[in-house]
Amino acid sequence: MQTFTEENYLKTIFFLSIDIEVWVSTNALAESTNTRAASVSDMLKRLAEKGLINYQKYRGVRLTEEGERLALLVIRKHRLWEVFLAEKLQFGWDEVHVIAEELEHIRSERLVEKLDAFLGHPQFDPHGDPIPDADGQMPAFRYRKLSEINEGNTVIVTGVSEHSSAFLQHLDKSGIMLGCQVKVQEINRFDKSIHVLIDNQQTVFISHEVAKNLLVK
Amino acid sequence: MQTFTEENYLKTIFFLSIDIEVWVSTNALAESTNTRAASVSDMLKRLAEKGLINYQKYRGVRLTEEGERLALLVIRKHRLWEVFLAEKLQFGWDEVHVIAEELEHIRSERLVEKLDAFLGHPQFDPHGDPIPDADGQMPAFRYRKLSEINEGNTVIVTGVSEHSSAFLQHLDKSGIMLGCQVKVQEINRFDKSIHVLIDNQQTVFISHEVAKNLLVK
DNA sequence: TATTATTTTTAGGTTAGTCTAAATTTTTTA
DNA sequence: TAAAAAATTTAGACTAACCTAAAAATAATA
Ligand SMILES: [Mn+2]
Ligand SMILES: [Mn+2]
Ligand SMILES: [Mn+2]
Ligand SMILES: [Mn+2]
Repeated sequence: MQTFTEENYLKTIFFLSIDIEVWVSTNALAESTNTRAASVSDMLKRLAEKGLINYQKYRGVRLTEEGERLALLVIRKHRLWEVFLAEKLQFGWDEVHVIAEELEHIRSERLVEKLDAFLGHPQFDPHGDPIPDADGQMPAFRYRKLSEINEGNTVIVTGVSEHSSAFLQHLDKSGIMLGCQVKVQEINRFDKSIHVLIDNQQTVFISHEVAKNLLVK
Repeated sequence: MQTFTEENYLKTIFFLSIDIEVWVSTNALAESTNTRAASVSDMLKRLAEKGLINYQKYRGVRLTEEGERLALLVIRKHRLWEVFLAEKLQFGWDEVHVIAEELEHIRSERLVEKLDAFLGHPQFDPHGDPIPDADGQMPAFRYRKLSEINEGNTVIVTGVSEHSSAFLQHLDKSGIMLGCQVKVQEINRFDKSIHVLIDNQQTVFISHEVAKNLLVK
């Protein structure tokens, strides 16, 4: 049985080891969990003790099978609750993450499965992220970033890699949402900002910074 | 901002001061929260410090206005989540309490209000308990216990004063649920057990212990 | 009312999770 | 490859929430 804090560490380690394929460093964890490196070292000892991570001093850390299973379960709960909040309670996609950060720790296997069924076994959360199944299986999609698309090409927005409400609200204002069609009309050679045509309707200006966080197919 | 534990203490004090109109004792709290009296003394100092209770050493404790407001908000959340679990996710009324004990601590005003709207502003939870409104107002119903009903009378089951799954499953087996009609056919003079006719269909035997925990009108 | 019993509080200790400051190890660079 | 820089761990402290054992206050009883 893990504490909320332990679950959050596992989740953070999981996401960090996707980005950087190697061992996760103490400093990276400190950064992501908003704590100090000393506190992380402390916690890593505890998680290793429980068999949830492989921890080598001064080297870094990786999840064990059990640790990864638990991380994926928390991610499953997080994303299912986000779907519930967005679809059933009409929350905006910019609001759901903060609340799901709390709901993801509710402990009840039956609750997760019943929630999943109630929502119609959704495959993706409101940000386009895939929802792991009850066994922790999750499709490893290869997304491309909008910033990698060449002039003249048309793609579909399938997700975002940044979940802050500031970013999502900015997308709302620009009229960009999941599933919309985006045609790259012109790329500025100087700052890599782009003009895109959305759903064949309005043309919008998008900075490189934003384009990097838009996932498309 | 209160911790989960503090919220649980407030809720417990609230319920104990309904039962016994006077000051709530340290021992009563220790009993209800499954802790030792020494730990309760500790916590009471902290809650008093925060202005959530009036605490007089060796006397006992009462909620302040703010403390009562917070207690009622937690109770509101608890009961709304119980309705969600029972009505939307098809949990049995014997299963919802344990899960709601966790969900009641999720902090988001907007979530409570949206959940309330999604459920259609329910007035009662699956056990027949009234749900406080957003301002903490809650109808103070006077229920009678089935054990106080005289032979020959017919009443409607409106609630239960015991929420253990053992008790609720026992009621399920006896075919007793909220809203059903119960006629007291015969009261045993020796052990006060009774024979009741349910919805004019089957006759069931009910012990005094069970009858005391059935609320009727 | 004096003594005993009960209730409650205080004293001192533990664990999880955090912190700062100092020590140690690893990495980088000259 | 030796010195400097960066990353990491250890040492020592703090808070919330609990514990046991002992002391103090209140209540009950002879
Ligand atoms: Mn999220
Ligand atoms: Mn998401
Ligand atoms: Mn309940
Ligand atoms: Mn209830």
